[in-house]
Amino acid sequence: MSKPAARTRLADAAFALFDERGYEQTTVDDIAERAGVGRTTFFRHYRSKEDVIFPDHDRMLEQIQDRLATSSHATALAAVSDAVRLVLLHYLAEGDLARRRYRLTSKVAALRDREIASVARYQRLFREFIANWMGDSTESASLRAELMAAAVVAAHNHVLRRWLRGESPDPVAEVDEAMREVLSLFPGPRSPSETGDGGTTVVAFRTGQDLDLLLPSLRRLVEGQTGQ
Amino acid sequence: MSKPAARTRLADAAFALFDERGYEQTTVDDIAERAGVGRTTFFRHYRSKEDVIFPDHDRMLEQIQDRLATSSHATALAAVSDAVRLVLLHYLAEGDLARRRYRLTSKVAALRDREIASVARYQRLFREFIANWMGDSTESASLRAELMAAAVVAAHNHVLRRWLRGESPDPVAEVDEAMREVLSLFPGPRSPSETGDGGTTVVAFRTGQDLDLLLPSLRRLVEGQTGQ
DNA sequence: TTATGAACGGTACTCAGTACCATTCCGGTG
DNA sequence: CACCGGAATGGTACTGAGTACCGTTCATAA
Repeated sequence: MSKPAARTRLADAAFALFDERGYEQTTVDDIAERAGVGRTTFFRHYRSKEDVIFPDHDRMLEQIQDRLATSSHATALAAVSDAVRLVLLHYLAEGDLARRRYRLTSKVAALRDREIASVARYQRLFREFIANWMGDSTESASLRAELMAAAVVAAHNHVLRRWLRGESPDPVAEVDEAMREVLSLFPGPRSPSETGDGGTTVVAFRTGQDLDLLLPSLRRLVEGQTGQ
Repeated sequence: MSKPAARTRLADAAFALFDERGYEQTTVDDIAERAGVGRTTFFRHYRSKEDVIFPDHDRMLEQIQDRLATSSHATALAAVSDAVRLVLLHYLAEGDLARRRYRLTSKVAALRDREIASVARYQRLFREFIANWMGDSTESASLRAELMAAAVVAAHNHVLRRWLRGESPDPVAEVDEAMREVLSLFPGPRSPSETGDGGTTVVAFRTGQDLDLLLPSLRRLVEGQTGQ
């Protein structure tokens, strides 16, 4: 008699039943029964019915936290981009499982909300990391941290969803490209080595944009992100 | 005997009990009892226990949808910024109620998740509106829509949270400023009226930034948002 | 007055999640 | 081998949210 750890059997049974009858139409009793274990055992392995579908978000969050804590990047945004890359890789490693979960979350509002809440925790982590990194506790720096975290997470979600829908043959390349896009939105401060005469660039262009709209961007380009 | 619509009494009773004993320690029976109505009546007025705290997110969402549908703005981002301003005003109109809710959501994970899920619905609405507006269904346009929606929502949340914590004396001015910041992140396309010779501007500046990082921004500035 | 429909209250049910207790299984120790 | 101790398991019973259904009350209009 093989005993694939009960935990595995529970997850298999759960996904199978969710596919057959739908999430709400499946009770925990059903899952336990099909897995051939008692109801109590189910709740020993998974804190809740939803947890069968999102088993390792907690572990992932810690992993990301560690990665950020030990990261050595030139900018906060680079560190966070690197960390969010880890999240994507985790999903990719799950392969088909991630896609089955996606199909479920697309249909069941409760699961979608749960997923969103998890992502929000990443975003919060990023925001705090960036704000902390910048040191600067002014209101505008804080807003900037918020915008950066939101952008990184949005870019990640964008690529992830594309992959989950089977629209992205190479999500890793896409996420890297998307992160470049994000980085380009937030011109960083000039590093000390760049403040010499060597780093000078002159650009001339023409635009119909309102000057008021353009000013903040230009100010940051010239003064660095602590400006304003 | 005054009968303030029962619904109001239920909400009052709920908030009072949540403050006294905490959210989880309060049952729906408790709320109904204090409001002087039956348990059934509670669920007639509010779909769930959480709903007492977030009574009109649904209505708000529709209101925003209407606003977007009938909006006449030069750019999608301007329309969305205007719409999200409505959300902020709604919170401000709630006054102290919004602050009590914030205190609750700060403590109770389930409520925080619920709030986050609501905000995500706004973001989704914005993303679809922007993507639709742009027409352009390329991958990079889609990513851009995602980033814009995320930025607008993040900026709104930032100002809202500041106000909820009592850190913002003039949130309306702050949200306008924050939206300008967001707009400045995403240089828009030049409108037809601006393509004439009259709108020409020449800017020269010096930067230590890597050229690769700068290029996408510049390209968009020159070619408009459909570029890439 | 009666008719009608909306709001209400009560009962009974399902199901998620918790608490507790008894049992079994398994490896180590005497 | 007999015994022990812990870990995994299963069962029972409970709380509380949410649903379904039914009978009653109450206001208003005819």
